[in-house]
Order: sequence, then structure tokens, then C-alpha cells
Amino acid sequence: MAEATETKRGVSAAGKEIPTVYDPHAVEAKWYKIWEESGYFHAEVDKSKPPFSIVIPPPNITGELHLGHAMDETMQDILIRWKRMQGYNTTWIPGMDHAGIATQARVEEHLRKTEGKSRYDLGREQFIERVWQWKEEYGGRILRQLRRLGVSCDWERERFTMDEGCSRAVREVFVELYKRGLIYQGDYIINWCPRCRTALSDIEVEHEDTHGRLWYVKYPLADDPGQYIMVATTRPETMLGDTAVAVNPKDERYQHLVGKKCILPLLGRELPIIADDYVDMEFGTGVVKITPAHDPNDFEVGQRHNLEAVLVLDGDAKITEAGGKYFGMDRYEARQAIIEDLESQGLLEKTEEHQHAVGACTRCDHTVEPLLSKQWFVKMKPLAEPAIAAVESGDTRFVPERFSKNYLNWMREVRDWCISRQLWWGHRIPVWHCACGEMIVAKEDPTSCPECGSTELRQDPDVLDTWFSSALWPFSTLGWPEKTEDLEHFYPTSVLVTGFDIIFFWVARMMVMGLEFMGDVPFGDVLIHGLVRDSQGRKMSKSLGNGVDPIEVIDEFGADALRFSLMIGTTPGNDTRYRREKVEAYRNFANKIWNASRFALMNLGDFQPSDIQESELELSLPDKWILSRYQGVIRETTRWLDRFDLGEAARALYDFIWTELCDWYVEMIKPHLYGRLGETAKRTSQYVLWKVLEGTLRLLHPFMPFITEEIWQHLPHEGETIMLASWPAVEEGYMDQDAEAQMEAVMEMVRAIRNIRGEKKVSPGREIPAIIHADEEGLALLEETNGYLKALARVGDLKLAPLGEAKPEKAVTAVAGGVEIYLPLAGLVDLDQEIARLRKELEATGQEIARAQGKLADEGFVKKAPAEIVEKEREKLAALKEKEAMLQGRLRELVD
RNA sequence: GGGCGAAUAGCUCAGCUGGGAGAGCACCUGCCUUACAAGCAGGGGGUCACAGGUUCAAGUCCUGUUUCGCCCACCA
Repeated sequence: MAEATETKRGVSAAGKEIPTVYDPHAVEAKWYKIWEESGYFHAEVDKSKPPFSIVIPPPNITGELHLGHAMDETMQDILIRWKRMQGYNTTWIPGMDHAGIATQARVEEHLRKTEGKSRYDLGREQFIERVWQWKEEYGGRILRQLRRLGVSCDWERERFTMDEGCSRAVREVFVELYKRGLIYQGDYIINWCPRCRTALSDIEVEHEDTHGRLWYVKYPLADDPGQYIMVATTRPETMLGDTAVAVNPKDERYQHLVGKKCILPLLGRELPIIADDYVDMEFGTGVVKITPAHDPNDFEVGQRHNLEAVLVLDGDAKITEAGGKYFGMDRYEARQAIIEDLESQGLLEKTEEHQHAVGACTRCDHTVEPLLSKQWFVKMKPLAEPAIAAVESGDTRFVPERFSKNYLNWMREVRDWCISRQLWWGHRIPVWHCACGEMIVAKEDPTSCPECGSTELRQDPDVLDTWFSSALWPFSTLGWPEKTEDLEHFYPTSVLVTGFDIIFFWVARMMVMGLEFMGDVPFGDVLIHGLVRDSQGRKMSKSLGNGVDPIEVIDEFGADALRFSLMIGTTPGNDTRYRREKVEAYRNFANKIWNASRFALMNLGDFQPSDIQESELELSLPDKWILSRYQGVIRETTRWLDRFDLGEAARALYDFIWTELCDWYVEMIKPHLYGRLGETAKRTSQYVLWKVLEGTLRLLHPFMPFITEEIWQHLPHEGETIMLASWPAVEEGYMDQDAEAQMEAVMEMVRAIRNIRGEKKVSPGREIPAIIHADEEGLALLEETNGYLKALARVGDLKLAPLGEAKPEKAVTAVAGGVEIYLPLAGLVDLDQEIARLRKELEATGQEIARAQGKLADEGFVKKAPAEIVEKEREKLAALKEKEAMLQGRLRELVD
């Protein structure tokens, strides 16, 4: 018992204490500090190396990071660490986004809860001061969270979308676009959120099918008392702003009324009846009420027909004075009142159930109002053209490719971008007004009016859409508008990693601005990932309360485990579910690596790679095999990374490490390491074990940076950190097809014996005798490898004999790896059972033979399939026939 | 109204250029074998949604259907 306790503590032979359970906490904190303080994350421009740069999608300072960020950041870190090891001049620029509307809302809410005050109580200046305080607090939290994940960001280059440099870039871009005629101010229908009290861009509105109603309202004819024209509307409250009624010019039903007038119920205003193609004859009554101030289509109709636009809803979505007796009512209250009034006047014909899309603010979920308003816009069409061409030509590539279609479809139909927001938190619009009527658009704050010299200037109170500054991120962070060395070297950035949900918000706008101001795309590749959902597949959200804090996961399982679990088993661009058990599984994987490394360290002793020259190595079959497989995993991992398929790269490493390295190689070379096969065998396997483990750690490092560094430091290595070690390169000389085939045969034999042991319930500790009959080749292989077989399958006495020699009467038979295996298990062999077993096996083999023969008998297959495939099939058939012959021979003996 | 994705073991998901389906978890059997019980060995379990087609060969490519999910869209 005392011994067992000792073992659990992991006292090694050398007396070194390394715990058997990997504890990520101390390791992660230690290494992150060292990395950061040593400046490993930072890169100065080094023109002797190819550049590789990434700008982080800046997290909003609204709160804390969630698992989606963890995945996004992990992907970037993997790419950056990998490229850094490959020798690129890498920088990953971190930073945060001021997130105008979202942050303002959060701070207002906080203010209301803690002090019972609104932003108006504080005033603009004081309020903004509070937001900066918020930024310090929450921004700081985000930075700590990022560090816990292990990200190798170039912290010296950290930026904020409202810092001095970004602010300067914003002004520069605004003024330049204005000068180029690509920014304009105008009265148009915009989306207005009455809750946030600001204009929104089109993509900040989420359309949801809601079920509403369609009301049929009679508009009496002005010249024909008693007669009326009937309109159908989903929004009766906006009728207060009607300035016309429209029909389709082809609609014969209403031909005679076009040019006449009708009376707007409730208000009594005279409305012209006009004809416009926009009206769909099939829908409703074929008559549309026209409200130019509150509907985008009606606005256009209004423009075409020179109609007046009457605003009947204000910024709070309450009826304006223009609404007569309804003045001051909320929009829904007014709707109810209007319906009642119409009904009581006999003007409401009928009501139908009706499904239609209602826009909601993406921030607060309140229903937005389309309303006429003076705002600033970016003219998108001319800017979109090069952004379309760049993706069509492949200058920028989406991964997976399908997202380029999304992007292109949107870009081709892009509409002007409303960029002004009636908020306080954000980049103030660089426009000033003078009492003389002059408007000044300038990069620097003007002191006086150039027209009249007045110093009484008033700046536009509005701020810019948050995404305006985000759109400049790939170059503003590199120093633009200065022509910096950074900009020249690191722009365009190499790859952008982000979720599909912000392709329009962000990716598209970066493309536009990058091309317009840098004359080049902002990034070569756009790696798009999906959402991290909860275990039931639901989107994680505050309201559902199903969000998972990455820090809690890291506290429990370690950052490496979280990172790995977010990568493995995911498909690029697809959503993934977060499951605690999955992280647990990769925590176990970390532990597996930890223990395999403990084993290695115990058995490497004072080994140094310099102790042995590669020419002195006497490689055993397992040594050759693992070296060959190691080349395979280098090639595979690199190939997957090249394709940005991080999930498959992770899987390749997992399989190699757990199955091939740990389960087979380490088990097989134990006798070597224990010195039972002599000093050279020991040194050779020490060398191979070290070489493969050390290299594998480098391959794994981008995925699991902490544990790999910790172990690597304990192994003989070159350099001060694994972070800056080189990415393993394939050494063709170690690729060995024969070794792989031979090992496969040995593994098959071991599995066959283990299988029988399991079936016959032979206790695992008990050694059993075995007799193996094999052809010349098989015997040669077994001469060399019988030690492994004995150890791994727990075989004590092993007899080797050529095929055809007399076989033991009472023995369980297996045919595997091209040999006949007989296990004379005393007392466990039942002749009838054995015969049944062999018959079953024979039958299965017969079926496989039939299939192979059928295929080879097919002329089409033999003629058209690649020679390699046909040859493989022939070999398979030959092996199967051999197996069949062996089984038949044995069966005949037993039956006789 | 368009566009996209998903459908594979009980559950969650992989499956690259077409060449006899895999993992993790769960389940069953046996093991504290001196790296690891967060482990080891063995095992059961799948007409790859459905119907056609292309091909010597289809989970993989094409067409259609069904179910679920997402995105875009100014029919009041």
C-alpha cells in the first residue's frame, strides 16, 4: 500500500518527482509571463524574412469574452505560432473596439442601475468620461482573458479604435471621401431605433416574420360623396402622414380615378390619386396609401410624384403635432385609437391576418421605424466595384470558398451606408457649421470660419457608426495615414479570421476602405468560422443564460485543453457545439502527453543527442517505423495547416501521439530502454524517442502552447523557447514503407493474440505459450521481432516453425499478419468451440475473397481503375487466399 | 421569393483530390501490467435521410424529394 502511494506520486527511478497528473495552472501562468517579458511575441520589421501578419477582430469593450472569441483567437494564435516557427516575420496586432452603440447602452444601463441617472443627467462630456472609465475596467478584463488563452499577440502594437491614431485615420478617411464625393449628407428614409434614439444602417436591422394584420380602410372620394377607394395597410397609424394614394397604371379597376382626389380619413386632408408602377395589383386592394416620410418605397414614389413628406412619428416613435388629436400618443397606442375611430366612422371594411417582416434593432431588439431624416451616407456603389473585382480575381480568397458567394451577392446589391449615429460615444463627425451658413469639413478642428471669420462654430453633434473605424483597422493599426515601415512591410495582412456573422458588417467594409485608401486588399485570405453553440445547439446568449465563460473552462481544464477541444472535430465554416465532456477528453490528452513525457524523461536519463551520431544508430523495426510515421505526421499536419483546416491538423496529431507514439512505440521500446538489448539498442531508442517526441511537441505547440513548452524545456533542445524553434521538416530518408508494412503485420499478430486472450478470459498478467508457423519471410520477421510480440501479447514460451510442420492438437488458432498462431491454452480449448470459431472465420474470409475475385473478374475494373488500385486488390486477394488455406488446413485437422 | 448549410454508431461530430466507414463520450468484458485508472487490453453497435443518375467503383460527384437550421429580399 505504501508502495502504491509512492507510485501515484510518481517517484521516478531517478528519484525525480514529477507529478503523474498534469496541472496546467502553474505552468500556464509561468510561461505566459516569460514569453511576454522576453519579447517573443513582438516583431520589429525584418525585411530579410517574409512577413506574416494578422489583425485581431477587436473584441467590443462591452463586456467579457465568450467561447466564440476563444475559438476565433485560438485559430489566429495557431496560425501565428505556426508561421513564426516557419521563420516568417510575424505580427499579430491586438486591440479592442469602442463599439459605439453597444457600449453606450451598457454604460447607460449601468448608470441607471447604480446611480439612477440617465446620460442627460451627466451631460455629454461627463458621460463620455464615464465610458472611458468603463473601457479601462472592461478592456483590462478582456486583455487578461486573452492572455489566459495563451495568445501570442504583439502587445506592443496594441490598439483601440478610438485611440489617437485610429481617430486620425477616421478623420482622414471621412474628409477624403467627402472630397471625392463619396460621402454626402441628405434627407432619406433611414432605420430609426426609438429605444436607442439613433439612426441605424440597413444591416443593423434584423427582419423577422411577425404575424400582424392587414386593415382595409375606405378613403372617401373628394368629388363623389358616398363613394370611396379602399386601401389595405399593415400600419394604419402611418396614415396620418399620407400624402397620396397610388394605384398601378395598368390597373383597369382604378383607371378612372387616377388624377382625382380622395379624403384622408380622420384628418380630412385631400390626397391625390396617382398611378405608379410600384403598386402590385395582386396585393390587397391594389391601392396603396403613400406615406413618404415613413416608408422607403413610399419615399421613392413621393420623389417621383413630388409629394410632400409629413413626419408623423418623432424620435421616440410618438405621434407628432402633424397627427392632430393623436399627438403625443405612442405608435401602438395611436394604431389602436385610429382603428377604433375608423371603425366607429364606418371606414374600416375588414381586417385580415397577415404575415410580414418587421425590422428590429440588432442591439436592443425593439422595432425600428423607417423615417425620414437628415443623415450622412457613404456612396457605396463606386467603392464596391474594386471590392467585388478583388474577390472575383482571387486577390482575396474566402475559406471556405462558399462564403465568397455571400460576400459577392451582398456587395453587388449594396446600398448606401448610413454612417451617422445620434449617440455620444464614438468618433465625432468632423463637420462644423457656422452662423453664416458655411459648412466646414476638416481633418483638424477649425478655429474660425473660412467664409466669415466667425469663431462661433458648432460641430455636428453626431458620431460615426462603429464600423466606420473598424473598416480602417487593417491599416490604421499599422500607422496609416503615415507612410510607416510597418505599413509597407505588413500590409496587406496575411489572413483575417472571423465569424460569418460579420462578413457584411466588417469584412466587406474593410475590403472597400483598404482598396480605396491603400490601393490593395486588406488581407489575402479570409478564414471564416461558425458559431460556438451550447450543448443543445442553441446560440449562446445573455437572455438564455447559456453562455460559457472561457476562463471558467480554463480554470477547470487548462487553456491547452480548451484550445484543442475548440479545434479538433470541427469543419471550417460550420457551427460547433460546446460540450464540457469534450474539453475533458482533451484535458486527458494533455495528461497523456504529460505522462508519456514523464516516461521519456525517466528513461532518457543523462542522454544527450550529441552522445550518438546518426550513423551509429542501429534502428530496430519499431524505431524505423515510428521515424517513418513521424515523417507522415509532419507532412500531414503541415498540409492541413496550409489549407487552414485546423480541425484535421489537430486530429492528425492526436491520433499519432496517442495511438502510434504512446500505445505502440513506447510500449515496444521499453526493453530497449531498460537495457535488455544492449547499449546500442538503448542509445538508439533513446535517440529516436527523443527525436520524435521533441519534434512532435513542436508540431503540437501552436495548438497546445503551454504544455509543449513545459515539456520541451525538460528535454534536450536547441534554443530558448519552443515558440521560436523551427517547424519540423520532412526528412525523406526516414520514410520507410517496408518498416511500416512489417510493423503492421506484427501489430496484427499482437492484436490477434490479445483478442483470443480476451475471448478466453486469460488473466492479463498470465504468460501463455504460443507456436507460430510462418513462411520464410514471416520467420525472418519473427526472428527479429518476437521479443516485442512476447512482451505486448504476454507470450512466455514461443516456438517458431515453418509452415506445414505438425501442429498442436489442443490450441486456439488465429491467422494474422500472414502467419499461423497456435495458443495451446491448457484447459481452455474446447474442440467444438474451436471448430465453430474457425468455420465462422473461414466463412468471413470466403466472403471477402468472393468480393475481391468479383472485382478482379470485372473487366471494367481491371482496365479502367488505376494500376495501383488493381495491384492492391490482387495483393489483398493473395493474402486472403493464403489465410483461407491456413484456416482450411487447420479445420481439416481438427475435424478429422 | 432567392441563396447557403446540415442529415453518418445511443449522443456529439470527423471523413482531403471517388477505390471496402472513423474518433470522443456512452455501453459490455477483463485489468491498479514499474509513464498515465484523466489509464491499459479486448468487444458490441452504422441498408452513411430518401429516390434516381454518372462511373469499373459513390458517404464522397450530378439531379430531384423530405426534414432541420441559417443568410439575403421594399410587395403596402
